[in-house]
Amino acid sequence: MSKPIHRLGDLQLRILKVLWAQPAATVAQVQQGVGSESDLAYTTVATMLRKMEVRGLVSHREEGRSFLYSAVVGAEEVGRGFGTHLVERLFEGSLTETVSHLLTTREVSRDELDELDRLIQRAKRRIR
Amino acid sequence: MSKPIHRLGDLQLRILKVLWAQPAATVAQVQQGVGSESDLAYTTVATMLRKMEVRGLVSHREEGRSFLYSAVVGAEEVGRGFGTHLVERLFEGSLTETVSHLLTTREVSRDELDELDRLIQRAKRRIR
DNA sequence: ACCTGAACACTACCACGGTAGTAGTACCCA
DNA sequence: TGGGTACTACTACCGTGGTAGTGTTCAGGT
Repeated sequence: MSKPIHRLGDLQLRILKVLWAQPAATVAQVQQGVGSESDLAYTTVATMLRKMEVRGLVSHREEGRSFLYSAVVGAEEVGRGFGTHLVERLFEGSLTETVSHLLTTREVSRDELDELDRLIQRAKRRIR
Repeated sequence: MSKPIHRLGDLQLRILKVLWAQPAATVAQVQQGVGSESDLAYTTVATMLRKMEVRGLVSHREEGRSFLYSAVVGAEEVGRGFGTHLVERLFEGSLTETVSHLLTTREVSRDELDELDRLIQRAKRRIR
């Protein structure tokens, strides 16, 4: 169990999401996947990937002249890091307070509420 | 409505929490409140407070020879920033996915589930 | 009147996220 | 074989969080 991943940059998160969606991707592919909203230079993405590899977030393997990058950390770990950080730091570990906060500061549709309801019931059943 | 507060440092968060707990606090008091886990130099806290004031997170007023710092941003705003960031970036805006994640990666007690249940029901009633 | 201690001010330094330019390299195509 | 092209490597720069030392000021006690 490595130390929790807390504090990931925005770009890093976006990159990881691209890599989670496919087993491996070239720099160009990552750039594509990431650059929908903001166009980034090819070298920017490449540099970020290299930095992330040093940090152990991704890894690469050579494929011809290109590098194929893959995510090393899973969405689980990153999510856990982020989520725990949110819950712990901001709401003193109170899950309900956190969710309450999420509920009240966002637009919530009835469908989402129904889905949440189902979620809770399922969790309840699982616990006993 | 100022721009959302996204990305606050750990220390900054801890400082804010101290300031939210009381209307105003001197540097020494903040240092006390913050330093339970890790002892920080007085000057470190003071510097951080000054930086945070520049950024508009806190403000100070003079009281004798001491500064009394107060939080400018509320827990609401910070929470919104953080929460939105979590939901948007990591879970593509899916609230249910986020909550699901929080549920599955943490120990959840029966009481918490009941409380969450109540929360959802209340929100449902509010919406229709 | 002097010394001490508390308080802020200024400065410095490191790490890292983010961004990108430039340089080197190797492949492929005409 | 020469030239464009695609790719990585290296370097640089800025902002900011985090940490703290040094400098300065000023009030209070003796």
